[in-house]
Amino acid sequence: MINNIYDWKGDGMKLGEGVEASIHCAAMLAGVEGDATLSGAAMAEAFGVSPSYLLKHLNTLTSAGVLESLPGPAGGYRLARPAERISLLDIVLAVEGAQPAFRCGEIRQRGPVKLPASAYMKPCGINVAMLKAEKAYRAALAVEKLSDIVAGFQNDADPRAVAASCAFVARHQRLQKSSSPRYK
Amino acid sequence: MINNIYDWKGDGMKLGEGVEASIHCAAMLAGVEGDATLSGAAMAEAFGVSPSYLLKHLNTLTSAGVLESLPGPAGGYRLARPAERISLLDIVLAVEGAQPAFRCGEIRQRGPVKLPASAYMKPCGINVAMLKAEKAYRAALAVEKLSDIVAGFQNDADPRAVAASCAFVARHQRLQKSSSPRYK
DNA sequence: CTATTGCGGATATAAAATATCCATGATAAA
DNA sequence: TTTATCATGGATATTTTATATCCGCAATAG
Repeated sequence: MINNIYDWKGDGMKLGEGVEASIHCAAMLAGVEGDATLSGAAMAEAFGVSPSYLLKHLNTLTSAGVLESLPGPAGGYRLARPAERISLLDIVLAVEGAQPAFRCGEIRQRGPVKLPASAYMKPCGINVAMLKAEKAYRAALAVEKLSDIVAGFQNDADPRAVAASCAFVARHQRLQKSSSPRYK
Repeated sequence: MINNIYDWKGDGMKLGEGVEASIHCAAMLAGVEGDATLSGAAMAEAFGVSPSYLLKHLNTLTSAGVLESLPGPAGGYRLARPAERISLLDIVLAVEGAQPAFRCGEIRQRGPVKLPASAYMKPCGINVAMLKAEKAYRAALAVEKLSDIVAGFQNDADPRAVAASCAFVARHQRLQKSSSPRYK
């Protein structure tokens, strides 16, 4: 028995949980002072997620050029560039991959009727329409900067939550002795 | 060694293959005459997909009110309303589910520091931003009507492919004896 | 009555996401 | 120099999801 439209199907197009953790980590890293870092373990504790798995995503973000990493006892992660120049799209693409959600399997030419390949030079219209929609999705993510997320948090969130977050960063951030190479 | 941005990660946010088959089926059903139907087996053959699995999606589309189904030897599927009033969003939501791709796990309050629930009344800004982007995605899918897909196919696709598709529909469609209830 | 079709449930298989572990190299501090 | 801490990368296990198949049932045209 179907009660409402949400019973039609369970889930479907889903974004991995790593995206949520990654964005939260990036937002938290936007709050460290100067060239300080936060360890992956600290951030995993802050959000109650699996440390070893979060490290994978942080590693991916580093390879993608969103984060910077430093080894050693004072090591950890920090933003690779100012929060104003990091968009949610940068993070989502890094963690989830750049491939579109809709992958055209060209099933239009998988039928029993065999037509020469020349009959399918024009792209599938369904694929075009789906990619167009995804382009709109990515455009919307591209305008959302990490700095906006942080500003919104500091302005709108409960003061207790803001204070707790700042305290956590202040307690766990690791200042660098010599000013290691950092953006700008 | 990373050669290009596509090596960052394999895949991520993915749309099931059922979506592609479902849209193709709906587009094909837009081509039947009057109140005729196409059997699920015929459409599975047309696109070279698993019949039993496709039936599941067609069934879901029927429950969602996108398609209509008739049992019996002359039975099968047909559109539940004109192609002008069926959008790609209708199909995607029916097949993939209406839940958003980004599900906020509220990991902001899963940390070691326990704040009262009252500190998290305001929605998570990250969740808001992600849902906003998905809203843009759905809006773009909502304006893409099935009739546009069909028209684009007939106008732009190779004449041989159009002819083959029409021939397939003409050969497999099942006309109804008495005009069964159908949208006007 | 018979053959065909959609429907629904149960179940199996394949693939992907999630999570853990360990060896390694780099680095700061003692 | 030694030690402890941290990121890195590979290998692997676990869990979840998507995909696929099968069977009994109800409906219906001939």
